[in-house]
Amino acid sequence: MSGRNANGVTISDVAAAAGVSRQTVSNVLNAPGRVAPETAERVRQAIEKLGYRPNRAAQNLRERASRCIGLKIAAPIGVSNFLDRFLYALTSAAGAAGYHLLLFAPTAVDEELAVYEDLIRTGTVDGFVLADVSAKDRRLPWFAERRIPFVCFGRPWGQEDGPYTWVDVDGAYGIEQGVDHLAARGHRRIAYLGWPEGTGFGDERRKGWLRAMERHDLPADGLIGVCAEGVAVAAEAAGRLLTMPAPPTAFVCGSDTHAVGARLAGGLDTDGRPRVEVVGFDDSPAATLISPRMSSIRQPLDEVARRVVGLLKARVQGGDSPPEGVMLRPELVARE
Amino acid sequence: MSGRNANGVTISDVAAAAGVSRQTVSNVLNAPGRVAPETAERVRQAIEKLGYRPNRAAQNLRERASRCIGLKIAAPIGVSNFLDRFLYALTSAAGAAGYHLLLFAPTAVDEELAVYEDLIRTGTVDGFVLADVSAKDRRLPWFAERRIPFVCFGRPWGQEDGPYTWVDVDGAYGIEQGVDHLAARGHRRIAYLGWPEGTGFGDERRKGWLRAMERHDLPADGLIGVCAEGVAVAAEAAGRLLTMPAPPTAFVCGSDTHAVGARLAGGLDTDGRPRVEVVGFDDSPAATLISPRMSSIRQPLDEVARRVVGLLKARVQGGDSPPEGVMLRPELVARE
DNA sequence: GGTGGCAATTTGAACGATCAAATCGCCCCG
DNA sequence: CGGGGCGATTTGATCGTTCAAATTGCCACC
Repeated sequence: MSGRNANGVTISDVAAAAGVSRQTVSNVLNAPGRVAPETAERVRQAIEKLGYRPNRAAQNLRERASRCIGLKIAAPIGVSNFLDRFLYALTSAAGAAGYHLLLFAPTAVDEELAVYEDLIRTGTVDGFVLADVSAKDRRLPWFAERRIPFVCFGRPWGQEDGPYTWVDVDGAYGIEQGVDHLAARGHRRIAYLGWPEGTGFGDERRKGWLRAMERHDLPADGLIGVCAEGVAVAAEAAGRLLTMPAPPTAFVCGSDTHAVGARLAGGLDTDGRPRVEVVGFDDSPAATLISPRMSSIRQPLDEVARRVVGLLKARVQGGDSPPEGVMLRPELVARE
Repeated sequence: MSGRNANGVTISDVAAAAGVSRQTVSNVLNAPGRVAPETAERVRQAIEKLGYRPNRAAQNLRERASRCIGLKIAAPIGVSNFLDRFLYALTSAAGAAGYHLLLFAPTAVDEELAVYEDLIRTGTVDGFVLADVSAKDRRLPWFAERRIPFVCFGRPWGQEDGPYTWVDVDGAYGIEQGVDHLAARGHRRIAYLGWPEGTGFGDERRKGWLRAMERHDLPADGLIGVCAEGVAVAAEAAGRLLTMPAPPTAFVCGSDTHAVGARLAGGLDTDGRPRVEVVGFDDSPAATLISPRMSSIRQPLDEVARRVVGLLKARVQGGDSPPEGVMLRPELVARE
């Protein structure tokens, strides 16, 4: 009666082949301690011979879990392939933890919450990773209210010690590392080029610069440039700083895009070497390709992904683990 | 007895609330024609009131389908966020067709096929999209042998009319459009800068250039530059062409990376305008950011994704639709 | 020799949905 | 007035797995 379906072999087929009951086969796979060694061996051979693989839908139904993590992806707007790299790290980390990543793209903005709810209610996913948390993100309280498991990559700014679980990278620390590096190489006029005020991560990185400059007893006045993310505008902003009376000799930047702009604005000296030294942020392949010897601050994406998945798994399985914020340190990749 | 679970409401709860049987509720959702209007209305109200959503695992089990499409993602190496954009298009198209995209990352190279097989055998996915088909891809015959549904984005080079189903973009046509555009703007010495021989898509694009040059009766000798993908090497290769006796006045390029390199090598004239005109390939945001007024050839990613999903759906559901190759036309985005 | 205990294994039920077949109620027609 | 036909609805079985409880077999102990 069994084994008649397309994909094939069921647990009962294996049981019949090994001369045991379904449950014993299940035990061999899920609770090996309960089965006598020689029985287990016989079952394993039957499994091997028939090529049995447990049906996921049946497991999901029985266990009330999909072992899938939901991730919303939005229309790509940025320049870097940051999402690519995070996605890969997350997929790998999820796989190592026995999960899969399930992507979805909400069609209309209003639908967004409905789509999240649907995925949970239908049991399509067990929880979510939010990689695009904004300052007053309405999803966070909404999820918490419904006890929907989720973990943020990126701090919920203003509520770092609040009821949410997140993993993030200490941007201020990274920028300080950049300043230290440039100072060690003899620079005294180190400018900061990044986003205008208002983004959590941007403000933090700028503060890191200021802190490091004070620590090194270096002048900071007039050494701030801000602009939106974009090579052209960044080059323009950097150019303005460079034509001042006492121009900077080096830049630390909020993003690699800003950094490439600064690099272009600085131009080359008579030996064909870049005139200003620059430290970027993200160590993106695109920037490296354009400006191979530029230093940059690298986020530990693999570690981020592992922690995110670990925390989410705990919240999915455990029920109510307490909220937790994990801060990781980026690393300066010095190339000059 | 029912409705005791965490997520909640089952079809039986709805049935009880509406005073009908399970099956009638199921019919309201899946075969509305079979249900009397007033009954259907009553059931719909119960669904609404209880917030019922059918359990996906139960559906999957019964219907022997997961409504998930598997996609392998590899460690990102390239510079462009092409994958980002394709991923988004694919996720949207899948969603519109009632599917979800499920990502996975094989750990070891040897494991790759095993991972594919596992996902199918466990019923985790219904089929695959292959976005990285190489010339003698061993996965294709392997999948075909096992009747595993899949569709390629990118031609299986050398077997375009073979037993495989694919969707691709006509790169040669795109490059020809680029040459036409440059010729119409008065250029006569139009160089090609792209990958060295050996990649299917690269060779095709170069052939497109040659064909167009012949069509326009323009000289092609000595106007080919090849190099790996990378801004620096591309700039170098373009520079070599530009220092020849009769240098090109314009470039069509195999990729945006090559194009940015050519643009840099060309430099600016005394008015601050680019000295050579360049047409890139992919219309990537990164390139636009670096070189805002550069033209490029845009692949119709949304259309590609829709077709891929449509073909895969047919092959998953229909069983044995005949193999089919779909060729789409890219479009020149002229900016200069 | 009966019994308690324990390890190994089996049986029955459940997860939540859908398909196929059976049933119900109703009207029409001979 | 009985039966055929038909639309609407219900019942029973099933998908493949795992949990909980029941059963079996075996040994030791009193």
